[in-house]
Amino acid sequence: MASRPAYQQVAEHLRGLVSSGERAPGERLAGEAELCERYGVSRSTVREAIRLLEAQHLVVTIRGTTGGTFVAQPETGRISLDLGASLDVLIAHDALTVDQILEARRLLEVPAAGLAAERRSDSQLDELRQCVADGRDANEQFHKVLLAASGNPLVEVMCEPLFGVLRARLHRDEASADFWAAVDGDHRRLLELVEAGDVVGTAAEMERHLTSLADVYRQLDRAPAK
Amino acid sequence: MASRPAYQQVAEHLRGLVSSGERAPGERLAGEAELCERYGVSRSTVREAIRLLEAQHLVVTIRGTTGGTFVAQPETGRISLDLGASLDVLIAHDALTVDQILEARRLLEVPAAGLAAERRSDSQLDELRQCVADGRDANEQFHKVLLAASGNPLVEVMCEPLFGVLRARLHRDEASADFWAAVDGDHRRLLELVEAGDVVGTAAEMERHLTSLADVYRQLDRAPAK
DNA sequence: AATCATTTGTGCGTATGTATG
DNA sequence: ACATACATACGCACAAATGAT
Repeated sequence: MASRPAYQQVAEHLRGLVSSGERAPGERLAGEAELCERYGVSRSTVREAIRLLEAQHLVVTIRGTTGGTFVAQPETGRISLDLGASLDVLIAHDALTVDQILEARRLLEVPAAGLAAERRSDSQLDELRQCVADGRDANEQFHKVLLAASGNPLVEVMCEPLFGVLRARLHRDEASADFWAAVDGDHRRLLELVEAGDVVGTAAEMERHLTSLADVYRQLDRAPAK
Repeated sequence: MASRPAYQQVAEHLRGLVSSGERAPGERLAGEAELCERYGVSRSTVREAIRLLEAQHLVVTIRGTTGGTFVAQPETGRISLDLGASLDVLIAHDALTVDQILEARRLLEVPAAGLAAERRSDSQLDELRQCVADGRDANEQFHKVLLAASGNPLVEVMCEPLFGVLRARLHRDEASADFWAAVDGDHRRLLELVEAGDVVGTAAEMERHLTSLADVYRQLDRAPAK
């Protein structure tokens, strides 16, 4: 019999309690000592099981007299970070190219921009105007606000790691002043289209914008394809 | 002084070695004993650090004389499973709706179908024909093959968890025979368009297909919106 | 076939951090 | 300010598994 280690079995059981929602976010799990008795294992085993859940951001542990292990609040930002870390590994092993990342970004962001044109709130419109006013340093933020305005958190969760990977991989500082002027112009046009609620026009303009970005990004790639 | 626990610091350092590719997949890390000396901590600390990486599928540990901790092979399927688990948590806490999942699927799969029409290999075409011939049980497989034919692994990685969530959440058995006949017809039409290499037509047909699917899926939702 | 060396798995004791009286 | 209670963090010893000799 090749049964899995006890710490994995304990983790599996605890994972069920947390991910099913049976234990609400913020709720405290039993202390390590009590979990030892409940599962009939030592504290080492219980602790290693908790570490497995901690790595998946299902629980957080705090030490001290009011401490313990608590069910983590589900946050989309953490999911993006995890996904980004996974993509980093794929990139490091050349299982993923910059072109494929840029393409996936285009697939998601073009229709998302269209949705944003019809769903954006007034405050989101203000945020977009602020990003355009702030210029270069807020260009990524412009795209993030537009994604948020799409009203679909999944799109945000899936795009954010793509931004992260591109940010880490590209030498954006080496881009020319002309490039940044073009980006600024594109963003201003996008803003006007979103203000007008032009769904088709916004998507088309985003398509153009990302296509021209991709051309430059390919040249800024730290490890260009041969 | 509010420094993080030692096991997190050790894990952070080891994570850098693995996710940067400095340690190749399949390579063995130093044994627990050696890691203790290197970081000046006890085995408990080292082991808990390893558990953090194990939960993120960065390493696998094997016991015995030839055992040890090895850098895991990067696999896209694993990333999809992790992402799916994260989405399950969001769904369990009503931070995500079925409509939003269906929308995200449409955003990704419509343009991906267009790409597949121009990039599919002959063997992928055969797989699609086989799926259509197999009928109802292969309908999800049809979509997966089409995504693979898009040539972008990111699109596959991001769509697969959506399928998983929908599969778990919907009562597909309750769908009518008419529904399945319509799905079959849609797939046959998609196959013809892909065979013809009609990029725009394939995307448009996929748009129609997913839109009609969404209407039925909303009614099959286990927990309908109020 | 049996013994052994090496590795991870498990149990338990102690140290340290944290809030409270 | 200090003592104290209780939580997790850490360290060490032994058991079990696995492949080699």
